[in-house]
Amino acid sequence: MTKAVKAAQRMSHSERTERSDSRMFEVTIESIVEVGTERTKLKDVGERAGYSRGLAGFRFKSKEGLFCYAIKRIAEYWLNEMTQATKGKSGYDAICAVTDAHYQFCKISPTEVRAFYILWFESVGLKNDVQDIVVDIHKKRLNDIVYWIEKGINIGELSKNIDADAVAKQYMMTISGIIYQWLTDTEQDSEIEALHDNLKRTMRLLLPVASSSQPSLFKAVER
Amino acid sequence: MTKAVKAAQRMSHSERTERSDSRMFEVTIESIVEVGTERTKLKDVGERAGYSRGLAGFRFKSKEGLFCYAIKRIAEYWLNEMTQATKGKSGYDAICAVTDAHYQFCKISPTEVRAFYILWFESVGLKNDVQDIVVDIHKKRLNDIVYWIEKGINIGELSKNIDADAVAKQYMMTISGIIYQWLTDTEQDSEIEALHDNLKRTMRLLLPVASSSQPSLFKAVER
DNA sequence: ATAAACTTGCTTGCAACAAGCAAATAAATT
DNA sequence: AATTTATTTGCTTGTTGCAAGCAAGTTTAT
Repeated sequence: MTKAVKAAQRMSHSERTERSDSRMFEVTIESIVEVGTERTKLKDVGERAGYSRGLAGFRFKSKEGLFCYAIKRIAEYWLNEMTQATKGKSGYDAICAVTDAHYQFCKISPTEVRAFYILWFESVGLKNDVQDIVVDIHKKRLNDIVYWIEKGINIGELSKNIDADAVAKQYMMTISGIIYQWLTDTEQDSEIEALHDNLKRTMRLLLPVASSSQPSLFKAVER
Repeated sequence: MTKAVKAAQRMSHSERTERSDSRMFEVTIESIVEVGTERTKLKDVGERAGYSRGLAGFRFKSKEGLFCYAIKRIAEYWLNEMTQATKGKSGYDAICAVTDAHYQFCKISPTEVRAFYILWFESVGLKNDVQDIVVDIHKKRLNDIVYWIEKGINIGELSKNIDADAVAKQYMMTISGIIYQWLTDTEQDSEIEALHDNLKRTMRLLLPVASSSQPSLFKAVER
């Protein structure tokens, strides 16, 4: 406790909260990855961040509130990364760029990504605010992908036969599948790169170029 | 309370436990689907099943124990369904059969399937027995699919270029992706059929027949 | 009669709430 | 302009309620 408090001796209010927020965020994602959400205690988050047992609860209202904050914070960071990586791109290029960025994110910030997707998967069974946030993020990510594919079709890069919505869904499914592998296959960091590469390869199959006579995957299914 | 107890007036010990087990199982999966695992209380499970507040805890040792029982029970049921559906089949046929069976399972027993996959997804962040069971089930399901594909290759139905392991993983990923859609997209029962159909179509692409000169998805990636 | 199924009382641990203290900022007074 | 006074904000500590877990007791089968 003493260390954080001493260091925070001469700070503005906003600086203080920013500091405690960041510390508690770090502790939270570490704890989620180490022991899971259930065994992550508000008390421990506060104390391990260098504050009192009560701060995490006070600041974030509830455990749920803490997790909402964490997931939003990571999602925001990812949004920036993704926006940069895909700036000005479309079609298959954009898909590859976002896939590479996703892999880099996993590689560089594994704790953030692991915690994010643990909260993500878990939210399915939790009928609460976390689920709402996750569903919202999911929809946005899906929309982005649909947008890139449709743009690729519109500028004449990709075949008109492509069902952008179906392919985008397939992409999202595979991403979550890859992450599931990563989260459960204990410490096989090597494989996740191959899985991302495979995803790009699959997307190449699902996104035939405009001139090609290759059969599109989904044209037989009306939507 | 009275109703169940009265009805159970003259039963053998094994019949009694079987009855209470089944009642509590039903209540559990309903509760998981309705309010999620977190808000599913041992007390409510016991009482809503027609017994005392303590029975669920007594019988299953803990909440975790209850969930382990539930997931095992559903997995066992599914194993039977699947075994029947794929009996004597291999290759693409087996994949289609298991996919159809999976869709039927979703359609006929939505509560069981929903609860099962809620526990499945949630187990990712829960570092406990449930995760171990789920990972085990996952591995078995994956092995089955690999076996069918390899059998299809061995009998000369499917191309030798196919990476059975990679395709099987892709299959599993997509299944979990489909279920994720189903669990979050509130009450869109119609779409799940189309998604299963799409999965079969995708698998047809990933599983070229032996004579075909179609490029295999994964032959470029060494494993 | 004795073992198994089930219930009830009690303990523990954690989240949630509320009241209080200390540090930071704004306003007032000299 | 410097110093005091007021008020807001960050954080801590005491208390309460609820659910899981445990153990001893009661009922039901063999």
